[in-house]
Amino acid sequence: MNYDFQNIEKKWLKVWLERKEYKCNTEDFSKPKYYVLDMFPYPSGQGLHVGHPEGYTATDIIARMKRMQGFNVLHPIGYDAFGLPAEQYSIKMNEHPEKFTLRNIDNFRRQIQMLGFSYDYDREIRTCDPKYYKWTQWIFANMFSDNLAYVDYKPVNFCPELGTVLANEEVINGKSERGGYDVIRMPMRQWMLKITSYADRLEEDLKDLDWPNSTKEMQKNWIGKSKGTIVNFQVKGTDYTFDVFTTRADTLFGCSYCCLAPEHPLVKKIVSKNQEKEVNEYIEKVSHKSDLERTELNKDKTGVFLGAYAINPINNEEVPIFIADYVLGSYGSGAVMAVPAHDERDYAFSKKYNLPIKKIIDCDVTENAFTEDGPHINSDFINGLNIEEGKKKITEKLIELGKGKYKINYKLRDWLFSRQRYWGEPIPIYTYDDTKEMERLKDSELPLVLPELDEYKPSGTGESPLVNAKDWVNIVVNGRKATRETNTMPQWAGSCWYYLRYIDPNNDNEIGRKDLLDHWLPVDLYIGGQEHAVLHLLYARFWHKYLYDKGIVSTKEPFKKLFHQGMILGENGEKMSKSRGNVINPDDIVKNFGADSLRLYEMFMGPLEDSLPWSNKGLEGAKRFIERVFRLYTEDEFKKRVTKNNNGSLDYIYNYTVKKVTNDFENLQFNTAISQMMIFVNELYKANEIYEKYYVEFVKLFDCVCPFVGEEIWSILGHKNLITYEKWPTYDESKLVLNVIKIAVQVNGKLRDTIEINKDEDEEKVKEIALKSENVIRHTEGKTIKKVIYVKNKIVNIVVI
RNA sequence: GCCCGAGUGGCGGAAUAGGUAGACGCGCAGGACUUAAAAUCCUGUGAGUGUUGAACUCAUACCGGUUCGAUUCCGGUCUCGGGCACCA
Repeated sequence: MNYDFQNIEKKWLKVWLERKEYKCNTEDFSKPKYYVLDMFPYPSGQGLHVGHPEGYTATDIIARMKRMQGFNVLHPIGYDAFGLPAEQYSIKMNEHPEKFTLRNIDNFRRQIQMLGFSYDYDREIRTCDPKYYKWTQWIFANMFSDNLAYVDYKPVNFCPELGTVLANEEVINGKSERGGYDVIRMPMRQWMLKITSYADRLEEDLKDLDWPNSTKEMQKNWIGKSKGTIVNFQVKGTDYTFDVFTTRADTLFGCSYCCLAPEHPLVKKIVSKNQEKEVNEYIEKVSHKSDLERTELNKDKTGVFLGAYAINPINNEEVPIFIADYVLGSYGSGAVMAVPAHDERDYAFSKKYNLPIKKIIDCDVTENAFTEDGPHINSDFINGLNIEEGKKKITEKLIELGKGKYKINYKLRDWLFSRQRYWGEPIPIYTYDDTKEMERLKDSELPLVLPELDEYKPSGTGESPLVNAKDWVNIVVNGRKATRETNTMPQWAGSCWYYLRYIDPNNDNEIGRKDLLDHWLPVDLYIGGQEHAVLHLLYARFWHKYLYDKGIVSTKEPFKKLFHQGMILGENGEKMSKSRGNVINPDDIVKNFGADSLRLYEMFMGPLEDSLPWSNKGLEGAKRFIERVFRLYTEDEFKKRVTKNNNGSLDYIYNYTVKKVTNDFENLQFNTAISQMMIFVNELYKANEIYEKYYVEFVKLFDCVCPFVGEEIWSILGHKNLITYEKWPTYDESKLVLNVIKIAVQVNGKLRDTIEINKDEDEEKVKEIALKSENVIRHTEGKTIKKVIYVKNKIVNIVVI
């Protein structure tokens, strides 16, 4: 019998879908639950690429194993369906983005099913579905009520030529990606979400998560918590004061000037008549720069003296006040105390403008600032102390003087949550024309559905194309005229809470039934690309914590265990891309090799987290292994060797294989699990007798990776039931104990022989055997044996001189 | 520049509470089957020396250290990948 993968895969796919084989009954609390989730895809026009099935196969293997282990498994899939590419396509083709998107989703679904993933397809979610985004809007509306959503004016990339706002990715060197037109920075009305009020919890709760360290580290850096001191400086000869945030309060005696951000509100109030012109010119110059340009300028620090002086609260010294664009208006208090001797940036600025450099730690500052620790000098009451003690003493003194306090600062900024686009969730807010008062839609008014438009072209003003839907925008509420919000939500919105909706996807009355949410959350295993390490994963955690505060969910965190699959590179080791001509299409692979081969190959390539180059030869090897397994169950040569009695010859290898595969699957080490299955199959090929139980049980291990051929073999073995809910094989630890073991014998750390000993053999006996080895004698003859080291059941090392 | 991670055969990769480096697969070579080929099955395969089925030397990016023993631990250097961008 040949391995006819095309018919096998067609046959079982049909059976699985018709029977709804992988449907999850979420109401069944009798079994332990396991929720295994993939990051849902954006349904692009190109369809699935070979990177998608890597993560999906990994979760599918886990889902299949967990089902056999008796868990009630929730394994859903959906589509992150709002987004820019669909809108751009619509502008070009003048087709509704929904039509285009749904067509893509159909194609994705076909491809996903073709690969044999055991999703519960009845739970499919599409973020662009009004039944879904009703609840995205509902969460937003609640955040608005709870003062976590607010309006602010923030600069955006506006392209006058295209009449639209561009995302950062669409701007290349200050020009639009399409057309190469000028892009200007322009403040525009935006919705913001107050993620900063969750900064401390987002940072704090990271520590309990079973997540990759690098991802936790990235989130930590992004949140950027730092502990420091607020120091209050008075402007000389005025009542004005300003706060400075510093993490080095111990250096306060070394402060030789202060520096405000150009946009600091105090600047215009304290600038001297003489300096006014120069200062205004500088502010004007800086305000034209985008953040990026401002950063590029940084090699050379610039700034201007304000003509004003500040009084250092610790010693009443007068120091000049500057403005400089290296001080950011958006971090801390937008002002710094400059200590050139012990800060690189202040050092560079001081050198340029010839400002004094005052050491407060004995060190060499002729070339660079000194940022390390040491006993303080020139610092009055903290002389002799180190950094930590110095900070504490100074801050305490400032508190006593009423001139400072401890302060925790974060780099994290509030989340710019609106887009001037059509293809996104409408923001469920309107503004009364008369009072300009904003109001959220009532629950009963949700979903606020996107209106149909004649065309999807930009409005021309930078506002969303929705401004053109006059009937939709202009409404009357309680007899008062009002205007709907025309900004839409960013693509991140729908993905912030989708994992929760899978639990109760068709519930129109609430976001999810409480008992179901409580039972199924958190997600036990979440797999997806590392490109989402910060934004998606931070935003989702933020929303989850908000829902936790509202009592909607009962866990503090949404994703217990997280894993990132690596990238699959082209055969040349470069990133796959059309322009490089190294793209591998899963449709072709499935057609020519079968879904099982693709799955097996991608799991065997190497560690799941690594980025690995594609290899057609490797793929062929995977198919060869499947055929080798298939032959084992279909050719008489092997079938006639199967016995009801166990002669024990396969006991060790079978039990070891079950143990290793189970553990490796659990740890997402699929490459070594598959390697072990290959070793087991090689053994069966050599065996004269094959114990039937081992022969049958192995199919369950193999099935997780290659479910089509697994199901086929299961049915060939005469089973009436499908393999899905069979019992996972167990292993007998006692069969893993070997009585005779081989250990290494070294002389001076170099391997000279291997000897066979009984397990747990007496130490003296082992040494005796080792010393009798011919090759050992050759290397010890005429030398003095200094000592003999024996590590039980592992190694003997003879030290000679 | 700072933070994180990784460097092992011709290739993808195994093996780290320190204990026989190179499992498994790919590729390559040889053999069996065949009129022949493909497929399949079996065997060999880190580099080198050698009396070529003895034995030895070298080898886990590079240099040094700890140890009876280091791919594994420590210090330094280099390269690659990812992240951040003056965060006071």
